[in-house]
Amino acid sequence: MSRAYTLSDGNSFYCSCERVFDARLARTPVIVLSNNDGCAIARTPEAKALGIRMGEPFFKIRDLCKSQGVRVYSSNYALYGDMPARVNTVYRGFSPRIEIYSIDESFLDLSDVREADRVTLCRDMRETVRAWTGIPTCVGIGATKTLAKLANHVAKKVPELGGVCDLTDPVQYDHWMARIPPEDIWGVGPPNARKLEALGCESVADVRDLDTRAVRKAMTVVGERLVQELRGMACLDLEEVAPTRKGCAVTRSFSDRVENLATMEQAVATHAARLGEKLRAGGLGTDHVTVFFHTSEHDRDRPQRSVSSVVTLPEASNDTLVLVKACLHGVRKTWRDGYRYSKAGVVTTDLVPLAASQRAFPGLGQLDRDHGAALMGALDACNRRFGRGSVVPGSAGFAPEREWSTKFDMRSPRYTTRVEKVPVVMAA
DNA sequence: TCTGGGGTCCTAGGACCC
DNA sequence: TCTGGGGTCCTAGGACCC
Repeated sequence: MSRAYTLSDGNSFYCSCERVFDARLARTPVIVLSNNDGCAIARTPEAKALGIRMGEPFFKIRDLCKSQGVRVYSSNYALYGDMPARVNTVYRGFSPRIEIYSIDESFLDLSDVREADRVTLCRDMRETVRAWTGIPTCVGIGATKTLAKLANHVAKKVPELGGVCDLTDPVQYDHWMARIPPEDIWGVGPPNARKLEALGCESVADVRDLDTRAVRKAMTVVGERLVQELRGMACLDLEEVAPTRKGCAVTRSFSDRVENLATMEQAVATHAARLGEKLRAGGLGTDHVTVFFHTSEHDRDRPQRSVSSVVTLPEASNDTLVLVKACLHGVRKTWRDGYRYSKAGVVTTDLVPLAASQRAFPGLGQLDRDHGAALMGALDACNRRFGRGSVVPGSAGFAPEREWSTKFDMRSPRYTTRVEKVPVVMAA
């Protein structure tokens, strides 16, 4: 039996999450904005039809949205983080071999399903997800992950297919490979699209038929792998176990420019605290953290400044108090007055499992991990129960009144994670 | 006069993804 | 006025070592 992968994803996923809890949004154009209400990052077909592009800055389309009745939402990560778990639970019922690829996309291995039954199974899966979670999806089937991705792309673009496209069917494969442009291939961005064009490719079929040495020369091993995948030779495995993450970052733009040190300290301390939470959730630690902040290139005629500073810890840690102290040191060391800063963040790389990490010598910077872990456990438990930020360190950087913010002016309720926000349904 | 070669590690930058 | 955030992988080139 031949190998087969599927890729399922949620249509206009964030918008669909909003629609699940507000029936008035059906058939209405809806968009969801990025952090700080900056850009459109999810659009329903109705919004796309109005010409709203992916990543378009909101201030450029504000008037259009108003005149066309587009419903606009800030990102509601509590909601968007909760819905995929429900969707994946449904997928697992159809195949135990699953790779959760992104917040709204999962690969399944359907190699054990008879070829003739695959499309039927995928239609059933779509309908079940729709019925149980309210999220509309599309499914692509292919002999490799790259082909499954391509099939998913076709399923989304061609409504007549009913949301499922099967590129393991030779007729479908030949038909679509000749009609899809190279830039729609997973892994081909604008620079590589130009290279493929220069190599004479007008369709995915042309890319598939390239000489592997030529494509390797132009696009390195990445390109060669891609060509093999298009030919049906799998180079990418299903990653059922998510690899441990290698880096972690918390960065935010400010709703208003920041011009004084105390405010910057508040923002960076908050980011550092969040970084600690994320590291603890994975049992990971770091022995160095980078703090950065910079002005905005959109502030023309203003002096520009961009700094980043690496602060080394005596040993790996994920203790919020340790991280905050280190990050504040980084800020103070590099701060300069006279600039209007637009963004700040804390970044770590080279994460290690904390339990197995090298200790410092006692007295030479060794941290009290037991005490710290107990304190952080209590902190995390409080914040899980009462909401993020309910309990913060009393240290520098945490003032009673926040002097900086990120914009979320149009956020919907936390329907799925706050009892008081659960929708009430009346039946007569 | 003749002026090595091969390996590792690290970093910055590019490209891509959602 | 207003332009996101968080990841991964690959390569080239320099530093360093024996």
